[in-house]
Amino acid sequence: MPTIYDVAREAGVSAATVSRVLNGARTVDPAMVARVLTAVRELGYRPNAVARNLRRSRTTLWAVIISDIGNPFFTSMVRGIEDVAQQAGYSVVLCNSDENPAKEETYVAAALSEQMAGVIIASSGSVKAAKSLLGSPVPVVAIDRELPRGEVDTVVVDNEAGARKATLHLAEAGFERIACITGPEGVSTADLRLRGYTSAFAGEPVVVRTDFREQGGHDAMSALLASPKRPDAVFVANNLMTVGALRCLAERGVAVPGEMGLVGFDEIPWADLVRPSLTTVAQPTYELGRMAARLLVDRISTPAAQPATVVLPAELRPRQSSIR
Amino acid sequence: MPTIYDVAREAGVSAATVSRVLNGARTVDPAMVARVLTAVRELGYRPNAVARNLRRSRTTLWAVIISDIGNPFFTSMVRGIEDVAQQAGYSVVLCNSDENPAKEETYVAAALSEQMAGVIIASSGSVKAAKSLLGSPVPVVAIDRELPRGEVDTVVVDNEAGARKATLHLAEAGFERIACITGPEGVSTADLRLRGYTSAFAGEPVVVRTDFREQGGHDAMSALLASPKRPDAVFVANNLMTVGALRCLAERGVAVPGEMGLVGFDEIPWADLVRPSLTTVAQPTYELGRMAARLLVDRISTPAAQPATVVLPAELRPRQSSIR
DNA sequence: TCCTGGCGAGAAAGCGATTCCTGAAACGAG
DNA sequence: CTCGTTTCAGGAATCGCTTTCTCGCCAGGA
Repeated sequence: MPTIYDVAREAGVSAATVSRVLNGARTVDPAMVARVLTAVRELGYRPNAVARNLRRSRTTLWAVIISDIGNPFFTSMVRGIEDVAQQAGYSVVLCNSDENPAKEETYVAAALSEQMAGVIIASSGSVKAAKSLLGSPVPVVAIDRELPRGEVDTVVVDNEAGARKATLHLAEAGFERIACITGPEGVSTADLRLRGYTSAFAGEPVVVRTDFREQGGHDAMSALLASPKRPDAVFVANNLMTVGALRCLAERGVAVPGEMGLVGFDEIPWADLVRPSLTTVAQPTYELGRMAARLLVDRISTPAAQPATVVLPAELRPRQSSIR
Repeated sequence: MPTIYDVAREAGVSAATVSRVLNGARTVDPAMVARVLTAVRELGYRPNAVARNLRRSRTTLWAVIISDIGNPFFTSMVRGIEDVAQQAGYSVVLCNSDENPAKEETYVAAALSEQMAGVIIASSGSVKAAKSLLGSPVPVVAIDRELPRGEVDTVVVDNEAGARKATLHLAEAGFERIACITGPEGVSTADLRLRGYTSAFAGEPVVVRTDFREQGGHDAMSALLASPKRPDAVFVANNLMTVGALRCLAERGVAVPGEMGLVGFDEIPWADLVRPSLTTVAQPTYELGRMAARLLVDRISTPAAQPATVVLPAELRPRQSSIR
């Protein structure tokens, strides 16, 4: 690979001048600019970003650490982030922690070592990862899930209110024994959605905790069906678990909503295509991403500002699965 | 941020020794190792990967450039890649080109500038991006889609055979006017699946080209419904377009498969949950990713080897949408 | 004619790590 | 006791770039 010195030699100028040309300094003779640019083209020169980053001690890469790349919720969010980042001159690299705290820690370490310009993270709950981030000078924004013990910019939806709406909706539809399937303790979305459910449900709460994945939802529903407190409706705290629950019901031939009402948190791209169509609590995912990216841009330019928390509304989308 | 020299001073040794300790050289006095490690801990020292990469002129990051992060097909693939990468000591950063050649070029440029250890790419068809990659010394593996004019390691499924199976399946089910909705020209999967369809279909081919996205599938189906050559079945060349087509049919109240048979390429996570359930051509996505990652590992260790092409089988999963 | 100021280009100093080379100390053999 | 060899730590060069500093040159004013 040619270096800046090769270009300089080829163009008959100094490396400093090449650098100035490539970085758009306006104090360079147009004739020289032309010579440098031809040399660059002829040699196929490509600046070494690693060297540049070292010298400048900053980069133009953001790390976005999400907890499940297979979840459409996150992917839509990422689009929002990308669009803002691109406009602000940053590139986004995605890291998939797969709901695995150890993986999350690895990626956080990599992001810090690589001197990333900023990090946007949907925490899978690792306290260690959170500590590393907070103890570093790298700007951080928490998205979707609060960072454990983190005083950082945060963008979330109103999980508790959303869960309450879902639960009340089921109750109003006439369901009486409403259960809740939620995610791991320590993950803020799981805890807050559970709280929304318990605060809204007048009866005796029935709660199953599992991971936020499809298999978890399947197993949880299976347990509920076998339970002596078998519910007649379930509020499920995320989309993948809802799919799992739905699949379980389909396998057992349990009629939805006849024998079992269902409301899921998080929109599902095809919620309206399944029969019965799925009632969900939809979040403004793209907007979530945009907002997080904007907060990060601000944080980078003014690192000392007071951390902000933005709460976006979640909206109930009633469909067939919750109508008695 | 403390540097290696701060650690050296704190521990009363030289920077060289600190480096040796941190890189596991065994020619260091255990007492010094201990001193260094305490100093590292006390200062909260974290090696600067940018400096290390510059000095070593290599990194431990792979760039995986996929063309649509919202497509479950790709996300499952990425998992396969990640699992192999992690074992081989690499971290994966994901870049989403969003089927946009310009974005793809940006990411390729970034990957090359950042001296990434390797690139796995599902090309969105940008010839320029392909050229950049091929003209660089960075190891490349093409996944899912062939790289335009690229002599590189490639992992694909047998698109043509898969498309042929799908088309024959529709014909055998008794459909007579079978159309095909496929993706952009120049994207190998679109072209090969189309070829499979035309080679298998005995009647007069009806083809609509669009992008590989949901809206595209919706519009294409809409056009087919209005066409004088309105088909009685459609083979759709990817999953998102299939969803779009399905949604279009649902909106218009066209019965599937009664008035319109449907087979989609690529599995869809909930293909069995919709009514009617969707017949698809399933690909071993996770295995695709694993294989690509293995090829990349090999390529990195032996850059001069002859490029290999691995073709994995695609399998028809007959469900309700194609049964007359 | 001399001095000052402005402009533009080059020389050189780093950024923070790794790693080659050198040399001191320790050890063993003759 | 001397000399050669091995072991291990430090000095310093280096990766490729940016950016400060310096300097030569020319124009303009005294």
